[in-house]
Amino acid sequence: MASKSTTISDIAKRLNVSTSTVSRALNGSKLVAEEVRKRVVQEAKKMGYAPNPIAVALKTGKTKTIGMIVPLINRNYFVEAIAGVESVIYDAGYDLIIASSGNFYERERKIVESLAQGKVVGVIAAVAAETTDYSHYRNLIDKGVPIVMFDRLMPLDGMSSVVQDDFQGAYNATRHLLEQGCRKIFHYRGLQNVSMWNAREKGYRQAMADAGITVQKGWVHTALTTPEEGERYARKLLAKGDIPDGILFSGDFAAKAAMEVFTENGVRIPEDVAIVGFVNEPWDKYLTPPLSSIEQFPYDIGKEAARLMLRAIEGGKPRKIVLDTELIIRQSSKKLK
Amino acid sequence: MASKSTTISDIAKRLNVSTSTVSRALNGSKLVAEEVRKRVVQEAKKMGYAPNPIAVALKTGKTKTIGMIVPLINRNYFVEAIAGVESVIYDAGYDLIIASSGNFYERERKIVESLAQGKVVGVIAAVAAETTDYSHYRNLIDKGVPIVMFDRLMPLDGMSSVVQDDFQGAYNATRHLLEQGCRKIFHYRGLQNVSMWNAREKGYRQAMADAGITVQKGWVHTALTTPEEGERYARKLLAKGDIPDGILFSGDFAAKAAMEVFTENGVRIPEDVAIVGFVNEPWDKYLTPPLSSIEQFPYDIGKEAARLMLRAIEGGKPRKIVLDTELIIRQSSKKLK
DNA sequence: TTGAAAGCGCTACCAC
DNA sequence: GTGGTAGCGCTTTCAA
Repeated sequence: MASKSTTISDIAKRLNVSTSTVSRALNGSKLVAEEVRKRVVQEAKKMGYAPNPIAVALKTGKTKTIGMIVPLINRNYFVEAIAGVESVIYDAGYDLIIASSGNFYERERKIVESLAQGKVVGVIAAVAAETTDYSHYRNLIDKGVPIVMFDRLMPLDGMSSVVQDDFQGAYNATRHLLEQGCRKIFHYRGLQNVSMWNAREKGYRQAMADAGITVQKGWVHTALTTPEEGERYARKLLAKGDIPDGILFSGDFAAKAAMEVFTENGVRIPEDVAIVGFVNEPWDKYLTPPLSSIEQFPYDIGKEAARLMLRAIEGGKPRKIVLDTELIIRQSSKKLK
Repeated sequence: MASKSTTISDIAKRLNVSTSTVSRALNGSKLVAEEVRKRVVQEAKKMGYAPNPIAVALKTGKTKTIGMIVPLINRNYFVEAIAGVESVIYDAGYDLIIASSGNFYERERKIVESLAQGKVVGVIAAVAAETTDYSHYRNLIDKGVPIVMFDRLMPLDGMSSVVQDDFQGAYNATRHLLEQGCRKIFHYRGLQNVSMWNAREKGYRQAMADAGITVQKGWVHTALTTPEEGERYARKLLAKGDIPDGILFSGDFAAKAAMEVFTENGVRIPEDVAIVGFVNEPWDKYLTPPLSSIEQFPYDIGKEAARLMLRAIEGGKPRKIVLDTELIIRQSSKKLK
């Protein structure tokens, strides 16, 4: 057990050269005789040498590890984003340390602090919903650790970001509802302090305004986008007898729960109320009726985030990317045949 | 940018003590005067000192990082397992490096080799479907890096493992089908060289045998558990006019696809053929009809795996854990009212 | 109870 | 082109 691995000095001894020479040879430095280089490389291979990344990291101050922080690990959106990041950085020889904040500020802070201790060369993150104080991220930047934000932005300079175009997504979805003949369209937005809810509400309002419809008081509802809150919302509308002819939900979990309540109570979807969700969860297509939603291409977002990270590690300037979303139209919003 | 962080020697200088003393004080060694300890700790806090994990790792040969290898990152089962692992090791102060093999042997080998270079103190893994040569894992063990397998086992000694009880799961599911009155029950098993398919087939056969039913040639079908293969399977049965009254699928993706084909072709579920899947994917309940399946509690599996890992890192003996599954009965298999 | 010093494995500077 | 050596930040003998 615990057999020691070969080091450059093992190789150096065998070949009667210095460790410097071995190091240079292995790193493709020009300052080694071709003949020596060959012998070193060959011997290294023979001895099964592999560089110790820890030692390299300590010496150079740079690891080959990137950190990624997501609010929730078991949400399709984040899983896809992780997969996207992985697909890019893996080829570049990096590892991925993943941590989830559970949407808690305190946990996020601890994670960032832990990563800040030289463990990673960069951090890709979607901020926790709870977070309003960004100094932990600020510290990272000050330490020279580049950050790439995705999904949720932070009001902080000096970092790259890649997000879906929430405004455009909500705008298109609302337009679609209008085209289906809906006039009284409600919007269910997220509660937490996250930039995207605002962008979506703006998109909704803009589309309504462009259609010459005034969004009245009470048309926009603010709550967590959980199934529980979605259910409660539907019950509330039912109780008030105030059913709109269209609703744009800022999340599919809430939309799904509301749909169930409506159906149970004889409110037909989409005939009575057309519904569009957000995120395009994998199960949307299996709902009854299948739920229209806005696809955000999280895998692509992850890939772009990773590319920006690689770029930042190379010393590139921060950059902001906004990706288009796509409205997936299914039964739940199709009033017109 | 890139402000240097405080080191123990910074603290040592300020306090006019040696780095040894600082190190001891910070690590709670008994060999420091209480008064000195206090001053050191206080100064460390004041200077915002945080130990450099890289340096510690190089010195001690131990990181505070655990590696986790999954075949696919965007499968609910593995995502839940990851979440389970994370929930345990995080509290113990460990980080998680995650890598996915894509079910490819070559990629898995590279990942393991990369992790083997001292980056992690242990590896939690579910083997790639393609893998039949386990020497890369063998190397890890030889290096003293403990391994905990989950989901899929390896014919290798010296490692811990935690798996669901596939035999019992398949047995119960088959019993359930029998109780619904099914007699001609087919089994669709996975193709790849993975232990669990065998266990499931055995469970199926045992239940059939216990019911005094002979599993005839052609009743067990072997294929990848993908939607495409599931669809092809259903079409094949349809073409032969050989529809059984029950099918136990070893995966929900194949089951779902087959169900769609059956429904399109007028074969009623569960009246004509009762169907049970495996894994209990999150969307099972939304299918038409909702799909019965076997829940494997991947989150718990992840937690157990993490506990075994922590145990192994402490030098504990390897241990094998088998967790019960639970049959979730939905419409797709309910012939009896 | 404390300090000096070695050394984990590697890179890079300086000298030859 | 090559070797010697310092040192990254830390832990841990060994002496005092």
